[in-house]
Amino acid sequence: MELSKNYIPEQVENKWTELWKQKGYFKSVPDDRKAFTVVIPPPNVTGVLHMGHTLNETVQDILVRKARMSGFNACWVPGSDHASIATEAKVVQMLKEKGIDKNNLSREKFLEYAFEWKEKYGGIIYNQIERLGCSVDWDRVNFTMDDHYYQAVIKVFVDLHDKGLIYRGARMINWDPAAKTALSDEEVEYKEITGKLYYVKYQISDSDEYIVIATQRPETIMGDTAICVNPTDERYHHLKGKHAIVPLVNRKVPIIFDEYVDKEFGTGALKVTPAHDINDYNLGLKHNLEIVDTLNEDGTLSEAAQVFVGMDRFEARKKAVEQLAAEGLLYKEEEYTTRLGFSQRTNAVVEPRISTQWFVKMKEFAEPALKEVVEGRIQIHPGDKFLATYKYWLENVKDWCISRQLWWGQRIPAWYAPDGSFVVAETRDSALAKLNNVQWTVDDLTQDEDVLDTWFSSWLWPIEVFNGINEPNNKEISYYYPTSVLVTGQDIIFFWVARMVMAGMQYRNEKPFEHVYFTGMVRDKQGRKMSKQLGNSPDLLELIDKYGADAVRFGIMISSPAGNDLLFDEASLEQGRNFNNKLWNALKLIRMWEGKQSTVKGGQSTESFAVNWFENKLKDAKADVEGYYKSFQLSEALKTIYSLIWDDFCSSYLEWVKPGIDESIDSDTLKMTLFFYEELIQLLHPFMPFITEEIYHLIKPQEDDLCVKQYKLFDSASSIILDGAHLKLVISKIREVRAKNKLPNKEPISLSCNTQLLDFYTNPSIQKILLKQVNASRLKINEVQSTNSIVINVGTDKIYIETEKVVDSRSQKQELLKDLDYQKNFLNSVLKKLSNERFVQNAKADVVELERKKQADAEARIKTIEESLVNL
RNA sequence: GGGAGUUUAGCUCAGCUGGUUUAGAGCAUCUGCCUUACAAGCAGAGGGUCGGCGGUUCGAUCCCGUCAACUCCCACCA
Repeated sequence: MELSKNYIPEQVENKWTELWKQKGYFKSVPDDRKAFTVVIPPPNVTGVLHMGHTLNETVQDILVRKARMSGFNACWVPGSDHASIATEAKVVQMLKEKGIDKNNLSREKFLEYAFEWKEKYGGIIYNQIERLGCSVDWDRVNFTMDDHYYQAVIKVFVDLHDKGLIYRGARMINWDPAAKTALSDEEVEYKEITGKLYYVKYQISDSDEYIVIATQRPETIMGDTAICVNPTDERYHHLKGKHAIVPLVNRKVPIIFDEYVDKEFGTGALKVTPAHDINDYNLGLKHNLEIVDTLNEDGTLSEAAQVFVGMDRFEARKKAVEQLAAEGLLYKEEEYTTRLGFSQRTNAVVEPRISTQWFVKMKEFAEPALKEVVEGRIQIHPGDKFLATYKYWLENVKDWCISRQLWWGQRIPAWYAPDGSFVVAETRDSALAKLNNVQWTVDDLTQDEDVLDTWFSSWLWPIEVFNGINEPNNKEISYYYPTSVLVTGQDIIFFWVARMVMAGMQYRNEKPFEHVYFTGMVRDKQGRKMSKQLGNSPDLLELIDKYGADAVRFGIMISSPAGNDLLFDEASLEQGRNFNNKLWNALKLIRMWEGKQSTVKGGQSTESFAVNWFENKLKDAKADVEGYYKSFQLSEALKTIYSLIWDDFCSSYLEWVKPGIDESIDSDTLKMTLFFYEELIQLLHPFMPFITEEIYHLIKPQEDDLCVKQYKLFDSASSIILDGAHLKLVISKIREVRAKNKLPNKEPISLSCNTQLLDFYTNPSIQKILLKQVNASRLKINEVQSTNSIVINVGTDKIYIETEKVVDSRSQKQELLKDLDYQKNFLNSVLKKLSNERFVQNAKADVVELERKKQADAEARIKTIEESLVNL
């Protein structure tokens, strides 16, 4: 079969995706082998995969493929997350565009739309995962709203409630006025905003005096129920027992004293709005203040505000300022930067609000989750960079608000009786039984309207994908759990990672994973986060179409050390595509040789040096790569393989054994070359699965497929030191001399060197390589040093080159002087060390020995350079 | 206000127990090549007092301190 000039990925990728699937290679069932389990961080069904996912999935696939090739029963579970609030927001928006208002829909009808959405986008995501070459077990796909998963979440809720770990209560929570739902603390993102600080005059009751307070939110004035000052603040001592009049609504409120107030800030006087600020709420509790909730759920002002009713809070702010100014109560305003909370999903400004919600008591969960990590049973990579963050969060964790005023998600299994009492139970029937009241029927019960936070389902992921909540003793969960490694972004360490550990300890009494590998954030070239708004996130499928999946995987992996952010640059994908092409052309070259083999008659092949050298190179590299896998340094592993293939195999080895135009290659060398090539392909396969599988089958007819071919480690690392590096340097130096002196091709070259090197360079195997590599017609190698030769230093050896052509002595002299300068400086630094008595005394013997050798070498080099200069 | 991280060539980054490193790679740049696997290539070159200062050490890109710049996380100061 004729191979194309360049590698064309699309035909190859689709072919292997189908074949791998047909042969069921990625399906896993429990057996006698050790399991290597990975559960995918389920992407949200809100859209498509971005570059961050691409990085995560690629890392997982590399680990899974490597494990599969290393004798493990590899199991990678795919799936997606219903992403309650994010998806609901998208569906509401989609409906709006169709002219449908969510408020006019029944809950059931809305969920129908939501499931339609999920089918559409879940499909896109799964297709992207497949296109990327991910070796997931599609029979195991899970969705967090699947029936069994839904049941598991409900079961856990009821269980935790029964254990007293979930409670319902009125608390100050974060309210998202756009989505009209409560949020957890983690779902609020703080951003720095330049706003205004307004100084407002409150009249002291029965007096002409005013007290001035500073506020950023004048629209909350109507909810004020006190003024607070610090008890040690002498400016306000005389106001003890007095009252102030709240502007705009003329409410008479007490002036209270509390150390909480910072005397230095603003005027030292604080307006207290217990319904709309967490600090004020706490003050309110302490001083028994009235709570006036002036906000509706959509962020407009409520009847309780008395003024600006129905107006949005930001509009009301403007109006309040205007009116205060008109009434002469606005003392002054100044610029002020502060941090404002925004909803992670809707980007709306979050309002603190008192509301009745469901909470998980976190203290009990935190302790065991902390211990698993601190005591090293779960290992975080890279290093302990995230250990401190994890620890701090768990040690200071607050109760988790898990109820959301949404429809898309698992509905809270709380049932309310006509008398207002409620029970928590899995079904309406069991709820009725729990209520134990003969008067009521199931129809008298109403279910809680709210659904659960999406993370309240995600935290069960490593357990429930194996049905471990509903059937805690099933064969699968015992075999696959705990999973081997979790690969995820560091941004969800609290949302997900920590909570999975908590759930794992609670429901399996065992950690959910052995290793956590944190990838960094993928940013654009300017270092900005990839986001839809900026439009700087490239489309994954377009990139795959353009460069091929292997090149995308290569590009994203080559510069992504664990835990560090990576700046995405298409240039690295280009590098990956070029690498594909390099591999492809190596195949073409080797296949060309197959037609013209010869056998070696007695003795050794002239290619034995190249073969032995590369064999050792390969062994060393393979051992290095193995080490990098163990320490999760995947980009280092890839770099090692890349360089081994490009620099050592293609640029050196293949060139060295390449037969001349009319020559043939001996069959032993060809056999070894094919063996090496296959080894390289296998080493690379976890990173670039498609092209390697394709090449594997083009090398020769195979009985198996590469993706399941078992990885062999060489018995021992290299034992013989073969100085290929020396040879490469000599070649490079001669080429340099040729380039600088403009020596024509085929110019005969003579080399002189010392006796020890003579053996090496007169070896026919080496000579053959040299001759070919420096493109000379003749090569003379002798021990005699010509007085008119060019000196080149190769490591500690010196080699003299002579040609028939006259060489420009002036440029040569400059080169020599430059080198002399370098050598003298080098010698000085070495002598400085050696003349230091304490160095000689304290340093290890071999280090001192090395310095002495450096000295001798430098001195010898200086001598020869000086001689050459004299001769010029 | 606390905590963490980063700072090495024009750009992106390696350099994981301090001495074979007066520091490596990829990309970019320059020079020469359409050499019969590959111009998505080949050959060669230039480019860095390893953020500043101080300390520990015989010896520091590496360990410690400090300063500076950038990034991120956490925290209820109106």
